[in-house]
Amino acid sequence: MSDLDRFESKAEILKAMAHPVRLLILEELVRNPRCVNAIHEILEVRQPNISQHLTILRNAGIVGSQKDGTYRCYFLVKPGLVKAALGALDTDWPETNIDDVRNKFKLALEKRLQQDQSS
Amino acid sequence: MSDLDRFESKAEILKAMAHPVRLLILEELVRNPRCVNAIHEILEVRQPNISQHLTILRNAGIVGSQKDGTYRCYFLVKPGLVKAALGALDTDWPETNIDDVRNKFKLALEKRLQQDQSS
DNA sequence: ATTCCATATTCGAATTTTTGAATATTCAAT
DNA sequence: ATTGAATATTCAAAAATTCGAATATGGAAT
Repeated sequence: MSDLDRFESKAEILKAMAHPVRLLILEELVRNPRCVNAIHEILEVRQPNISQHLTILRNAGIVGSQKDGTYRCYFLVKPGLVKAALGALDTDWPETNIDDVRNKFKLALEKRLQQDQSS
Repeated sequence: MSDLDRFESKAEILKAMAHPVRLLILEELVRNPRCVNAIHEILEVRQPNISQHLTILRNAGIVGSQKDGTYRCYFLVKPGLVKAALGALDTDWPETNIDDVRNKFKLALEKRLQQDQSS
């Protein structure tokens, strides 16, 4: 079997990003560090809930924070990662043409049959 | 308030990818289209469960499938999207230096205070 | 000291996700 | 028509997520 473990931490990162509120927070943090209040204003979501989402992002290592008086500012730990992910989601990717893969299907199936025989 | 709706579908895509088994499936499909059995062999996960995960990926529009006899081959609908996402997760991104953002924090906070006064 | 403001935590209920077990479907071959 | 192989679906239980409500913390200002 292959190593599922290798994907555990990656899945954690994706899971942490996979929420509309958190995506909006991340999009905001791509532009600038923000304190909770600033996020609160643009988000029509209650403050405790925003803190909860920020905690999820922090636990996943996606954001960090820094205190300044009574404010706490959040920032992206790896801006490149978040930009790449948001960019990928924003891109209008070309779709696979089913006819193009039909041949690959055939090859893949034939290879499987050969392997079955030899084992 | 900003449009959370804009992120609903993006969150759905990320959520569908955010599972170790499904990430492993996707990594496999990046290389080649695969039928369920081939995935099953490399995955130490029961076949019905694999079908369930494939259904989740299909419902999210991430994979498509094509029948060939009793086999069903799965493929990536938008290979670029999956490659970009997996690539982003594999990349060793540089981390933000906290000192570099401190100044931005100050500016962001000051801007907030000005806005508060003017409103 | 007290009050206020920004933020965090806790708790609980509702919802969703995950996965095994059992079963169903579908096609091919005999 | 029956059987067998590949895949899908259904159901239920356990686990995890989500979010509101209430409350707590911590620093600033009075």
